[in-house]
Amino acid sequence: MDSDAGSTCSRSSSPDLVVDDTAGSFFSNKMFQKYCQENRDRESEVGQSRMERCTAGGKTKTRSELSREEVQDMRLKVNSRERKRMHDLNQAMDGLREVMPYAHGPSVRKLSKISTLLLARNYILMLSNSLEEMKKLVGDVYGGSAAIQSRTAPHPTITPAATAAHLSLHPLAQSLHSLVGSTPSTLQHHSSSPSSAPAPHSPPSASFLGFHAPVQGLLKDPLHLTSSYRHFPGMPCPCSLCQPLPTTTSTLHSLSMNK
DNA sequence: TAGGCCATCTGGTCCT
DNA sequence: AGGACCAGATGGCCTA
Repeated sequence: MDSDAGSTCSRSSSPDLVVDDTAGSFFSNKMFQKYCQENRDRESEVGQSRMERCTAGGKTKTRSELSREEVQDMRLKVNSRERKRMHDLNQAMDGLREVMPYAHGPSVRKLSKISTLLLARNYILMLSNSLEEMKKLVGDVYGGSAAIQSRTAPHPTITPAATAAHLSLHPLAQSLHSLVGSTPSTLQHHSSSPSSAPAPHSPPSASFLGFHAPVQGLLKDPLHLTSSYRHFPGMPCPCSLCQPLPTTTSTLHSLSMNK
């Protein structure tokens, strides 16, 4: 069962599991049934081999002293908590997916967890890079213009027209202009014909996520690669066609997610 | 059918 | 003591 089961998830796992978190119990779980069966089978030996102390019903007992019902009840509580914890984690993951520059929709398979994390990392690095470039650009525009005007006029003034003219000369400004000046519909670039659109269930290639994996079919067809990305007005596009990834992000293969 | 991805269970460890 | 966190195991679903 996914955190968004029944709504956006393209797949439903554990269909035989009905969770009732409020009651802290679940029913019809095959694994649980199996567990119960096994638990019954080796009830006696479990009590002998495991003498860990635990509590049930507010009274401290060794596990061997717990009744089968108490052990099951305890196990159910722990399982329920763990399930809730994982659901919360998945909710957070969904929240992250929502803000990622990636196509959303019922017909689009959602990013896997690992892809979401890698894409998020890439995206953050790219935004940081863009911010730095933007700062440089602003510095160039105002600093440069001020220097020029200070030589020609006692009271330098920067007109919008002059700024625009200066901006138009800057290579980065051109790409920025194309981004800011675009509408969401036009930003949905590469929204090519259905024939060139990717399969609705195609996840992003590992290459886009920063892996140095062998180039597969997706990379052979740029349209195929980029058409599934949502482009936001005023935001740099992370897709490989619009903007190459920062050099620091091109080595994601070395990314380690150590604790 | 193999492999990827996922949910769930479970026991261990750490923290409050 | 109880809960959170973690990682390993397991089994189901889906796709190439």
